Amino acid sequence: MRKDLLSDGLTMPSQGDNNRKRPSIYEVAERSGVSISTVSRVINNNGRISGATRKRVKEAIKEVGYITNTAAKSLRMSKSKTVGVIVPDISDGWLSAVVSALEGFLFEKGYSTFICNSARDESKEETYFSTLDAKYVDGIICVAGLSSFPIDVLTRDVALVCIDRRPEGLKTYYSVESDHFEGGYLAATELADAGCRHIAFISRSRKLSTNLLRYEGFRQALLERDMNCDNLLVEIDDRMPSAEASQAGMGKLLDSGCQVDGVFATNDWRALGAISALVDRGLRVPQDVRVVGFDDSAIASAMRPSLTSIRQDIEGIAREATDLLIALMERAILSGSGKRIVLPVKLIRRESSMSVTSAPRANDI
Amino acid sequence: MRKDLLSDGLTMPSQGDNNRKRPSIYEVAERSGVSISTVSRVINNNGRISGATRKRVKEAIKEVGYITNTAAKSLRMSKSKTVGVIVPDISDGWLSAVVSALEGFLFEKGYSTFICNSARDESKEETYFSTLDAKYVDGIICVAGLSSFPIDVLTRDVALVCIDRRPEGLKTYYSVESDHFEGGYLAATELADAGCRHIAFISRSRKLSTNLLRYEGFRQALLERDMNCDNLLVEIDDRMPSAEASQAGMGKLLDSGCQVDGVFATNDWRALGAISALVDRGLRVPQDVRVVGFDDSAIASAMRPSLTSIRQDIEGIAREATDLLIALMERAILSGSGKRIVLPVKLIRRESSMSVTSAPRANDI
DNA sequence: ATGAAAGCGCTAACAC
DNA sequence: GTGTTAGCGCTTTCAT
Repeated sequence: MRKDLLSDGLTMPSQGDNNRKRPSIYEVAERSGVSISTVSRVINNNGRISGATRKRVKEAIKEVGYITNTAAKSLRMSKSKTVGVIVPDISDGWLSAVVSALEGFLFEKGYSTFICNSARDESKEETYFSTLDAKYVDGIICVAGLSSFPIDVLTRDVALVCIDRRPEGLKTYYSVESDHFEGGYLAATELADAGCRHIAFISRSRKLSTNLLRYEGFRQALLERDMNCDNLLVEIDDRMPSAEASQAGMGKLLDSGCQVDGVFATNDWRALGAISALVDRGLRVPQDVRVVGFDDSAIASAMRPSLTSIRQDIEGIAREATDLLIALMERAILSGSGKRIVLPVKLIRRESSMSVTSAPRANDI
Repeated sequence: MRKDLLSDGLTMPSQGDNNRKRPSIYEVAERSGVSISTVSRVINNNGRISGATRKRVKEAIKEVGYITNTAAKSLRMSKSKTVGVIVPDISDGWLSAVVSALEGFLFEKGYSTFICNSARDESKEETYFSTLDAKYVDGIICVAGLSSFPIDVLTRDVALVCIDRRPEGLKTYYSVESDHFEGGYLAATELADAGCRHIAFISRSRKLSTNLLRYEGFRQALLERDMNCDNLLVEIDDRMPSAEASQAGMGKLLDSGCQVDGVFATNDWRALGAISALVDRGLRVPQDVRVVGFDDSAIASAMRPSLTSIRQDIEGIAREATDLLIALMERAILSGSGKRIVLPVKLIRRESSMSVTSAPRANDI
């Protein structure tokens, strides 16, 4: 039995300082003259309760300002209505858009989202996995990141869904990703069809599954046209901001004397950086060099020349991932089978890849 | 007494399915032959414990794969080593940079961060305040957002720090912000000194304290030069992406026949949008119109022409805010006094505001 | 339809 | 230096 029930049944706003204890179901129970189990039933809407008591309890809840203590609830239930999202860089435009969409959908479903920024640091990622585990999250979504996977730190079997990541070492897993191969293929086709013959490929590490797939699609399209541009691969420094690193990498390639008339960059920022390098050397886009980016982020339509880009269906990805995760968490599907969902991509054509004649406002020459 | 202690002292990896219960301090205690309080003491490093037991307990922890249950700990301690960060739009470049920095600093200090995306929705923000409260977070950082403040939903007095937000209705509060007035002043000065006489001001709602302050600084600089540009204020639609909305707003202003030779936009994306509108109408930057943005985000240096911008000290802001919050949470300072920290800003000069003669690569005319 | 009581995993006061 | 025990707020049998 609790010894600390308030004698007068009031919350007693403790004049002076305001470290009043928050009201629990005990206060609600006392105030409405029922037992705590009844209060619990009212709150969670289960069991049969007479309309009268339900009403009284609800009033009492309002009056004392009751709010459920999720720590106690999680402890009792071994679950928390919370999911963790692990992401390598929360300040990256594309990633934060995905995270934002995920959070929105999960919120709709009544889940809170723990967003964890691994800062591309494996040990930090591992710490976060462990923290999420300790916090009893019901599920985890991993967005992008390395293929190595610290699955062994998990002590329970939590629901797990990956986006743009293929965890190695797991026999089965659930994942959602865009059709990166097709994206690379579309980009190369666009450039080749516009007449480009010397197409540079700019990416961060091709060890990431997404970049590798884009590269393979790109290469496939070129092979079909008997082209080979393997001497124009630029792998940029990942410790610099995308645009800056890309500008440096592209600059180096150009200064080394390579002939380039097309560029496919694996994101829009890298495309922008490449364009800066081109412009700084007196080359014009799209007249001298055509460029295609990836993601169709806000910058693609905002910049001048506007940027042709491969659009990924962010909303779709987030929707599929949350649906999958929720099904997993609610045991609607078995967690052993594994599944990979691949979403289509789409080329959005803009100025940067247009043929000269159709480019508007071209008042040069 | 617990009845469910494992009889053999092993975690028994339950062949077949893996819904083994996670080990608690009871399992650790049994395995190392001590009591649970000793285990607790070892874990939390308090009380005097012999080296031998400490060692044995630590081994047992490893062996059974113990991980502390934070729900139980929070319940017991009424705190969670967790803070909430509420932000209007996690996919906004500047905001996500701030959030990223906050998260990094808090992680260093051993705090987990709950990132809450209010999506500029007041009721969602309120829900999040309540959720954070229920989750026993030790502190909350609010980044940007409206001046109205749902403080009444909080049932405990949690530590609270605002960034770029001035909550009305609170007698005292702690806040950190850039010197927005100075930022506006610097921008206007830069443009006016370069010879601009008709300077447009582009912002989202001037109801936000940050925008209002920037505007006032801007206006002050103009007044000192006997200039008045109140006919060139553009307040853009906040339901569209920044760049797009700004492009539309700027386009409308230009098409209405107003003469414009300078633009101050309250962020870099809006500056970019404005430039697009200018370029699309055959105006050149900086030759015909000079432009200054705000934030010095990645895009400012990456775009062409590169963008002059007012740099805010993101790291500094995040550092001050976390220091303040931690002091508040650990009662190192009283939560009644209130404090506002203002950090300096800095103008970063680039091509978009340079005088024509000094602009490189100007091969027009 | 409602109440009593056990127990989730943990910390801390109190014993020895 | 270590063990015993109460209780944080909640859900959930098991009674009635």
